[in-house]
Amino acid sequence: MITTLEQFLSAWMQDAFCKALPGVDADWSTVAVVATTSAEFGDYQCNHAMGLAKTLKKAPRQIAEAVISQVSPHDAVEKVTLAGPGFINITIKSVWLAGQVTGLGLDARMGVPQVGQGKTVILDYSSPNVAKPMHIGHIRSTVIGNALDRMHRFLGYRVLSDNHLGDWGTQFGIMIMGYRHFADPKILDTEPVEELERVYVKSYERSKQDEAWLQQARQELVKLQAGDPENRKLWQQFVELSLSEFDHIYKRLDVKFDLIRGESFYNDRLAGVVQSLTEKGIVRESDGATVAFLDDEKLPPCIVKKSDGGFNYATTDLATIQSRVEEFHPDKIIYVTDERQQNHFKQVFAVARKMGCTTKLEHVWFGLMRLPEGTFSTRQGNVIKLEKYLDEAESRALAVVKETSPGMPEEHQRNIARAAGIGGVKYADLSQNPQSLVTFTWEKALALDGNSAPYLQYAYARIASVQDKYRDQFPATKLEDFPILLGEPIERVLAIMILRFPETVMRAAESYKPSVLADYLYELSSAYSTFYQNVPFLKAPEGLRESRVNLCVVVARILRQGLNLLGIETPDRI
RNA sequence: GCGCCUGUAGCCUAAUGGACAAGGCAUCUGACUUCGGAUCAGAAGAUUACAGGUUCGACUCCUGUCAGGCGCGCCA
Repeated sequence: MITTLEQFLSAWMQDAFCKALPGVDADWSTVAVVATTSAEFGDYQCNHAMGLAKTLKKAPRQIAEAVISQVSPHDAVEKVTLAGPGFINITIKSVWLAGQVTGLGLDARMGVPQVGQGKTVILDYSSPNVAKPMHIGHIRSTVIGNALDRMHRFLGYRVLSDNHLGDWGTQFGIMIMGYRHFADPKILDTEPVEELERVYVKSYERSKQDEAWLQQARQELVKLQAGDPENRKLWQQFVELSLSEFDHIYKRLDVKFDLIRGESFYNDRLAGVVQSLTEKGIVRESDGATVAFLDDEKLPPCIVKKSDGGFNYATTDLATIQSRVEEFHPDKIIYVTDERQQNHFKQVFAVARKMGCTTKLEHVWFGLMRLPEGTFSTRQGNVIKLEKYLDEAESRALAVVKETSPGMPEEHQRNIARAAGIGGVKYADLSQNPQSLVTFTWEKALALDGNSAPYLQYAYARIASVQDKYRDQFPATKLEDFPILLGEPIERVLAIMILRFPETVMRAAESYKPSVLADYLYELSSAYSTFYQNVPFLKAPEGLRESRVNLCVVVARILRQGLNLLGIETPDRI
């Protein structure tokens, strides 16, 4: 079993606590180390002694001292010191560190353990509505969900990514009416989803003024849901048109789903779910509707069957859980949606648990995106289409490429612009806490300098270039024959950061925060840039030269793997 | 009215209850005729919305206030 440096040091400290405080009844597994905030305090610190002071009625420094006296010697540890009110600071031996970095560089997984072996996770993300173009609001669920998807896979989980399309709502009655009366076949050919949205909006407005129109739309919906062949065919067409357009965007974003099952997929189960809820006494009638009242009084009651006999969103989600559990036996189902659905999922999860569902259900929500002047709304016409957003990102990146690499063939320029532009868009969403409210500005979303995707890609490309130059200049030397030496302070900083990769990936996945990984990769690139700019390597004497190039190679591998986990490309030239 | 979330330099963002709050943008200084300047070295910029409380220690936890966002039984 591979353990991370942090896990290893924590276990090592637990042992010392146990020995230093015999007879104390405590759960030593909570003893942990964390990376220090500053190099002057060593590499890792343990703060546990201070927390114990009160219960043990001893001075924290005294406890820490006792612990330090009980640590068992280890090759990895240079020294353990007491500082401040009771911090235990640990400094790692550089020789050991160098060996670990070499080993990690040779490991295909870069030290990341497969903690998810044998476990199945279903990731429900993106989930756009059929017959509406994807807009800028869809990017967060797609990008965050996909990063969680990639990280879980890398950690050894069996992941099933599922795009739970909104393909079965009440909007289809209005949709069908709009299509029949307003659709322009020519536009439908070139811009199908745009056209579908246009006729939907037109039909929707008509329905608000024209009672007969609305009645007719309801009729069409009933016919559709009863399996009327003609309406069914129309619906099928809407779904196919939308899917092919979504596909185009998913290709640009390099997002793939294992399953694309819309709400319609679970249609046959809805009545059964309500029946089973009724039999179990979880629901009762209220104002003509069938409703589950939940134990948590702060949660509104959950309607599973409307007074008109129809089912709704909650019913579908319950049926979806049921179906997924039966078919895939997941250990966990993770939903990635915006913050507005928090209550909805709390309700659904509560009802599912009452039904006996033991699968872990997680709702990962993120803050809404808005404009400086207010929210996006179709009515105000300020919605930014996703396609346009990606185009803009690529064209801004292309302008930078043309300026920095004017001699490069056009095709290469475009490839780099795509990697930097799309990478920049993803990084903008992944590098910050997903739960914060985001105010959209082009300038912010498409920044290409400072803490941005191109900064990380640039660091990677420079290493690729160093490797090429090294091979040209020293074609006969075998890099593998040379050990990594850690002489300069910045080399040591890099080495420690490299060893933190495994624990960072695990923390990012466990907390559902890709930003943890993005932050780490930025810090690694930043440390690398300092190294690159201030320490010679190709010009260094033999031995030192190989050591430094080897260090570069390990950094490059981590950047490549780490950015891949975020869904960001790493071109060799940028 | 009730519930959930957010509030950190001019702007954008970090910080599993730990050491002097960390970066980026913008501003100002510098970087060898250089292993790639989408970079690096440095300067300046903070009463962490406000008031209490818990703690050896609070941006972080609790209470209250203010400001903003979102949600509150048949939309998804």
